[in-house]
Amino acid sequence: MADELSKVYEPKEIERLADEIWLKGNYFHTEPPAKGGRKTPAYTIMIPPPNVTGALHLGHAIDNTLQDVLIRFKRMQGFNTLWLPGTDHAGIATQSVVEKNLKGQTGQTRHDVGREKLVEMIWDWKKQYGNRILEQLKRIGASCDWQRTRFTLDEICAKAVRHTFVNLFKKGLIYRGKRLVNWDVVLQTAVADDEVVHKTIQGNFWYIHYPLVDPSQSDAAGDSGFVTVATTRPETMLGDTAVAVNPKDKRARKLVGKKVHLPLTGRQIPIIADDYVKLGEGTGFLKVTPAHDPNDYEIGLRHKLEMLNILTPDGKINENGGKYAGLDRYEARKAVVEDLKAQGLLEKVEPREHEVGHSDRSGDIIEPYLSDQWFIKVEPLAKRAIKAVESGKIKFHPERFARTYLDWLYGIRDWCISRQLWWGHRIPIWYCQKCGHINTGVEDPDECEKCKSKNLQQDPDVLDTWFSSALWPHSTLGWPDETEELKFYYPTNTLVTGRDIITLWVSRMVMMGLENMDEVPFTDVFIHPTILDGNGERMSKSKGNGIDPIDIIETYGSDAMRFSLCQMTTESQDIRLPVITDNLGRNISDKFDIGRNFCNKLWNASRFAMMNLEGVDFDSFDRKKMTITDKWILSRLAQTVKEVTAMLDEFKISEPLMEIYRFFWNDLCDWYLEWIKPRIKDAGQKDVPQNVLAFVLDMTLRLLHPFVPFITEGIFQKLNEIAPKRGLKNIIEFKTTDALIIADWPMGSTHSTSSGQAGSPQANMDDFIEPEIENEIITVQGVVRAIREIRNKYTVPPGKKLTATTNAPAKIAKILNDNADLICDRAGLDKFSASPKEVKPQNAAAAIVEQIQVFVQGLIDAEAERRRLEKQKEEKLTAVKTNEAKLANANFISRAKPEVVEQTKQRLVELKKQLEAIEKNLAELKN
RNA sequence: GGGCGGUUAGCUCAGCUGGUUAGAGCGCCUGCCUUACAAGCAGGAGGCCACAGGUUCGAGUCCUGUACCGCCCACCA
Repeated sequence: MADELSKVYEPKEIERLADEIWLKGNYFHTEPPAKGGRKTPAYTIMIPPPNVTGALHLGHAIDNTLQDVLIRFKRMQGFNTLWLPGTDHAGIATQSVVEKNLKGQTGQTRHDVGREKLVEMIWDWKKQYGNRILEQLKRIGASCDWQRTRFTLDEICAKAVRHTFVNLFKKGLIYRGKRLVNWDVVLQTAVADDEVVHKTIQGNFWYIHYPLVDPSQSDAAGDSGFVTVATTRPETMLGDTAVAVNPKDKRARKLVGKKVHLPLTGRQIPIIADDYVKLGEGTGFLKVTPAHDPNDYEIGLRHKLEMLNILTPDGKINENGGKYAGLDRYEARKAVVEDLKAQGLLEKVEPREHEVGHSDRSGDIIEPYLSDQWFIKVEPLAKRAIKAVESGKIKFHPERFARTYLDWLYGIRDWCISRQLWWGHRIPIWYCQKCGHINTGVEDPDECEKCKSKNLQQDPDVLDTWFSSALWPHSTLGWPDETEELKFYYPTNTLVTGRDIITLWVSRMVMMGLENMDEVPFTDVFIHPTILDGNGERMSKSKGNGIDPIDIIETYGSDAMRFSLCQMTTESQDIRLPVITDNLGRNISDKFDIGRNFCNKLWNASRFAMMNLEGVDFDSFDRKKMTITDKWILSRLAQTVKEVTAMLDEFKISEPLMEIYRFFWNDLCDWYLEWIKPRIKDAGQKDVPQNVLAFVLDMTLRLLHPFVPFITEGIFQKLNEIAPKRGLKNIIEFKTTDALIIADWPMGSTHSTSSGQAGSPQANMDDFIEPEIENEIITVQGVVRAIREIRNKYTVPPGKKLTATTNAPAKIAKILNDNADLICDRAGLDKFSASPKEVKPQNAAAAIVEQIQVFVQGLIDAEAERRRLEKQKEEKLTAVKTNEAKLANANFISRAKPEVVEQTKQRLVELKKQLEAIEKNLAELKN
């Protein structure tokens, strides 16, 4: 790198440089103390493992940026920080992608290639694309311990899965049963309730007649000789095994116990009474299809009805469907309707909107389907998970999301964990082909534990992906082995994720963590907002409104993206990001301008510093030579450090960042840097401002590093070259580090054991805080602004020096006189003075700043002046009226807090004085 | 059907325990290429804080209701 920072901020160059430094120092890697790691407390985050074949999207970008902010913050605070990265095999998602691919390329299905071959193909796919997302994460600056990267199908995780399964099975918490499950006929597997999305679709309501077997007793049915049922899925009638009616229905008494002919099948089915059937709903008669409807299933159980399955796994009618066998379910629907019509049994068809479950993965309509599945009896696990949150052991941020978690756990139902897929953790169950015994074990058994037969067959199913995800916080650290890592890093500290997987994942990790480790997996759950497009819609590829974070990094830089994302991370639940298309056809958003502009400003302010820190001498610093501006900027810095640290500890992201932004831009750049320009160029005066500048910049870089790591690291490196020794002699001394990433946080750590170590700023920054000085500078700035406004209104050329006088109470006049040079410098004056006796000179423009009247001489444009004063008068008048009204209210005087009343009185006196002054000036104008 | 958010400047959002004249960034207007920065500097305009009630001396802030927008959960034929 050249000696001087390049004139233009180039994100790519600095990203490369910082990466190189971090890689060389291996700063992301960490070890537990027993293995030679740092003997400081642990701070651990487990990455929510992204889908192995996925690509980075903005959701990942924000999620991982926030994790990185926390990790870098804690690392600088001296914690032994582990951020463990990894990916999820995402069973159903990955397999369906590969299957789709196969179909597209060769037209084959998985059954054509067979299990072994398909799994091999998926592994190939995984090898090809598996680490893509991790590589992309590196570009956003994720400081993960890449040496500890895990994959949910790694042996270390697989071992944990087998142990968990076996333990739960032996405890009786895992069972197998024939149940009605959500069946995806495309992927031919069961899916969990939460993998089903309900969509409203336009369908029909078909009214069908079921003739009574004994028409002579049909008076209750209106002498019609039949009952009418209504359904949205007419083909399911092939599986009907009863017709139900509410026992309170008038028709029930006569009909219950009778039978009807089930059309098209030749079967006769009973009419039964069941409370589930609602009075006045539909026709009052409900066709009961226990094998293909969850409610009917319950009714079937209650009445011990036959469960007649009429579907094949791929969604065709099976042999139970008689002549319809072999037809696809929707072809069958048509045929059934046609046949019913032909037989005069179709009463009518009504269009009807209704909710239909669709597979989250294949998008196809889910069929309730009766099959053998494995389940976890979750209630006992859920109880502990509920307690963990209710007792405060685990905290949600923001708190309201605990509601989502608890509501779900309170209403939890058994979890179907088996999937009829080939990609995933195989269920560790072996059926003895000889005696039928069910064997389980963490290793493949050689023989049946009961009859010793060697003829065992493993269950063909795999486990739901969330089963292994649920173990993530402890399986990745080596459980069930008692590794040093597990001992030291578990329980982890913070889980950072979006609210969409609170139930799917967060709750299950808590249940499994408590079950296996007897300890919660993390203590804090940080839920961040979801990013939506400008219309408030979720971003997705199919809608074309998605933004690729890599495009943003290319366009604005990684730091700029991170800055903007952090800036948007407030406690709200959504972030709207209006999408625009650039001239390269990429989706971007000008919301990222703020980050880019900020980085550019930081870059240039640093350039200014570098240009003026040449030869800075730490030992030359003399605190007695500090001016008010030096003290002021240190006070502002200290205040910022304090607030930022506190807010980060509360999982606030936007607020602290904007606090630093204001400090850096508005205080440091707008005022301090300008004020020291003359001093810093003067050999006799430069020592103090140079040291203060180097110190303040250093601290600012530390504060900013978690948010914008690349640029701050790059500048820090340069600062190390030009000002190797930084601090304020005899006040604050510290050793600089080779890299900012491991530099100490300005306030040290909130954790006692890590404060006071070598290299720490050792700063009780609070000592710098001086409110009187801050007020003094605010007064000075106010006067400067008033004069600038006059200059603007009168379009005074920038170079032209003016003269100003002020009338102010003695105390304030003294402050102003003491700082006359600062005011002259920033307001473009050659002369400035203040006094309580000062009166407005002839031909002067006037302004009011609180208790101060400012007169700028030699300017007179009566009309312009009148307009300015009139506007000021208006403002004051409104304020006076408001305050007068308050004080005129007897209740205000008697009930408001005395100090508020006093404040209001004072305020009114001030305002009236100001108003008087303005009116006086106005009167003078008229003369 | 149940639960949870949101509604503040043209746009995207802050506004924590109620108390001076409601803030920021972008956009807009005026003037500046002032040797750190035009991705910038200085100044400015712009708001019955969704609506209706209520509590209070005082409400953007607390309570109730209404309207729209969004999310999550839910087995209704």
